[in-house]
Amino acid sequence: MRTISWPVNIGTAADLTGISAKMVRHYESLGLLPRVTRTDSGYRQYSETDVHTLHFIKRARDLGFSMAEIGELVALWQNRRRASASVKRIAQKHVDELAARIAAMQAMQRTLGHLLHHCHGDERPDCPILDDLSGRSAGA
Amino acid sequence: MRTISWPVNIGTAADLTGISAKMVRHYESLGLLPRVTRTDSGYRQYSETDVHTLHFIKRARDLGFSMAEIGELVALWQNRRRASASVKRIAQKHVDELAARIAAMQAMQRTLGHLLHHCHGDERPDCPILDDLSGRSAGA
DNA sequence: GATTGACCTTCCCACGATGGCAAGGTCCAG
DNA sequence: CTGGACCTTGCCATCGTGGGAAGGTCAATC
Repeated sequence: MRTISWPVNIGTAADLTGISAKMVRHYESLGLLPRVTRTDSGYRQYSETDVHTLHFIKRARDLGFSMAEIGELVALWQNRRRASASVKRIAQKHVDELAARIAAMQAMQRTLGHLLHHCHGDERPDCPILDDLSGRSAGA
Repeated sequence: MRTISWPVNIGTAADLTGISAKMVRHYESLGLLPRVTRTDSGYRQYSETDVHTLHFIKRARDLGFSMAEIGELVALWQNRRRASASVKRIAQKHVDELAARIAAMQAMQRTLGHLLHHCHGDERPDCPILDDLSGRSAGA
């Protein structure tokens, strides 16, 4: 727990948030970070508030939100007049998309599970997996 | 059930397989299709065998295999000396990756589900979703 | 004061799978 | 012979991330 002298350079901001410096710059170019002050020589300077915003972005990425969604979420976060309904709508849409993608992947998983179960997995060439892909009996 | 005169142009092959012509060319550039004969004027000509291979690729894509994996699967499919163990290994690895991705997405889904449950979703600004992203109490 | 190494800057390229568009050639039916 | 549908190649975009080059800055050590 060492004291940090603010503001910090991009490398420190990256280390503090677990985001690569590369991505920090990228997020800035996308407009997710409100402002970035610079030193005379052009180095970016991150305040505690900036690092807090980066933490917010990191957490939202970890929850699977897209960059566009995170842009909206950051804007709402910083808007004291926001309606929680706006936030909820974004999150609900994301959860719905997650559910759809999970369902699609589970369907693949089920089919592949059946096929794997029936494949000997030995030295012989016979293979129900290839048979399925080849078109004989579209798998369960 | 109309009779088709073989070989066919890329558009017909695309229609027959549900793959876009663009992707058919792309798969060829990746080496997934063994050979492609051409007319004197340069048009690609697809035999029934070629279309069968495209069907195989389509089915494998639908099951979520990567292009690289599909390349291996096609090669095994066309190799009568293959060991089914080779096929099974590829499929098992893919299922494992699917399982990992599904688990990760389900974790997001659970966290977001909790947060959504606690968000009023009305005109007021208070929002446990933003609170979580903001760093207060890392979500369940 | 100078050198050195760690850090910063911008810019371009790559992935994986797909789509779009543009400029040009081909083929067939009317 | 003309028009429209088809084909060709090539480049650019997506989305989020990483790699690397070429160059500028800073602080510490000699």
